[in-house]
Amino acid sequence: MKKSKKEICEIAYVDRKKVVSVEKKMKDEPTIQLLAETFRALGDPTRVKIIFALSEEELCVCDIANLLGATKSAVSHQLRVLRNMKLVKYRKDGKMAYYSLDDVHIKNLFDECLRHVEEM
Amino acid sequence: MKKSKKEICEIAYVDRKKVVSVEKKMKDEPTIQLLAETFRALGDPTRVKIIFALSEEELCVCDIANLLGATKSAVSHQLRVLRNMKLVKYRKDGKMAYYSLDDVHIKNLFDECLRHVEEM
DNA sequence: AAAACAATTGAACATTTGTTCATCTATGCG
DNA sequence: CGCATAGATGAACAAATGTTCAATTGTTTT
Repeated sequence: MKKSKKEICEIAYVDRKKVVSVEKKMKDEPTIQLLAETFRALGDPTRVKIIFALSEEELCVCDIANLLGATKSAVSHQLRVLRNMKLVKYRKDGKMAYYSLDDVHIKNLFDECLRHVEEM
Repeated sequence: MKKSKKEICEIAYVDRKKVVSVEKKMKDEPTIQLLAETFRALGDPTRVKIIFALSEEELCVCDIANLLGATKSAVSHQLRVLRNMKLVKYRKDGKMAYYSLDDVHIKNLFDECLRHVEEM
């Protein structure tokens, strides 16, 4: 062991100051988990299509299913994932459920990702 | 079959005009796939931490591993996922590889998601 | 040249995920 | 009422995912 290198878990620090500095700023574990869960909720082609569709129109489960060529059951399952992460909201009208994006961040998030993808 | 309802795949359209309208605007399949893959790449706690860390400092694999308390192998695998989606880039300096965020969209994307999560 | 080290990679394994199928609730209509 | 429809949900199964372990590449140092 010598100089600024120090063994921990069999791995040596290369720049300990930078590591400690980032460590201090690191978000807490629950926030990290929520971020990961939110991104994961968006990380499926079916759900991406749903998000895009809802950014254009408020739609019922039935019409989303038609749009995607998927079953109502599959769509309902996916909507629950999106609902859990507060990415979409819905209003009930009789036996219908009309879904839309939960807030403006979702569209921004989606558009920013689209910009990144289009530059690839 | 009657009025505006039409049976396709055993599902009826509720508002055919809205569905057709969204259908026209829908992004093509490759774009949808890229969007989903990009979000999925961000959808893991370890990778979220890596992205956050790299938004603060340029770091080598070793220091990232220390920061996260993970093995270099695990980090290297995750970095490949992020690299594949052009979320991070790296420069080689001798036997070290220094990673950083690929472009400004990544930080924006991350911050926008953080704002959403903090409002939950 | 040999040893040490940063990083990458492939195989293997347990865990998670998305869809299908069947079932269930609740609302609307004849 | 009786039945069809919109939607939600649980179980089940195949497919994808993240980590560990072992081995490899390429660079630096002695």
